[in-house]
Amino acid sequence: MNLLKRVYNILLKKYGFQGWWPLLDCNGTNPTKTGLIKGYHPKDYSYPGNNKQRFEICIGAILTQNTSWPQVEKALLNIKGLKALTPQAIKKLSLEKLKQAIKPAGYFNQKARKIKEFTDFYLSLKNRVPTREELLNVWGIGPETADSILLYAFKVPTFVVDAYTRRIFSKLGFIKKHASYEEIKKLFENNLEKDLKLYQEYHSLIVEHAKRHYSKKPYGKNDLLLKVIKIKRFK
DNA sequence: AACCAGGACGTGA
DNA sequence: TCACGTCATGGT
Repeated sequence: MNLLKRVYNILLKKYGFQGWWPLLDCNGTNPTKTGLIKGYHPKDYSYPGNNKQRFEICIGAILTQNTSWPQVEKALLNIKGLKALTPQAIKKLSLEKLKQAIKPAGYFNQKARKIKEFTDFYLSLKNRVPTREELLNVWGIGPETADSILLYAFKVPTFVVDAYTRRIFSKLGFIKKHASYEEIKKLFENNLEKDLKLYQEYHSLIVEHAKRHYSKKPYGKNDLLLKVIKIKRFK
């Protein structure tokens, strides 16, 4: 079995199924950190169950850029409080109201614009699945956000790479420290079977693992992966 | 009381 | 291409 799959199995055994993407309203069993909602729904891959949830994931993906999830949750709840968590409602909502609502998530000037521009794009799709290229052409949607939207909102098996992924796997020696996003993405996609659930779980497990061992320096402290798996090639 | 959070964009080498 | 500054609120 290849190394990436071994890492996945180790993380899965350690942390269990993660139940991403967290949703405000679902039949999940695991609460989020704020405790306000049951956001996670382990082993239930039926989400999003409707267009409203699909859109919620997209907006969450934008809001969580360089921002912790509890803050995003507050912003989402604010938007929901305005009954504006739909593309049609976001369109009608004034820019100022939107900025006000998403303030807890930070970068509110930029993110309000991003949400507005994405919403126009989303409506233009008319229920079609967007391509990665199309998403990347939307202002404010970079590679990670595009892949998150595809993987979790549209169920397209495309691997999501984030800062944690780079940290963990460069430490393990799988990639160079400054490997590009696309380079890292290809490493995973070329060495794993193209499977939606696998991609969804893997990314969320990476985040869970990194929060515990790669958020504060020195990175990798007490990381069991470093003891079990090690490649000398780079580093 | 720094440091960081599930990044992306604009700019200038 | 690529490194670097900027954006902003709130945890820990």
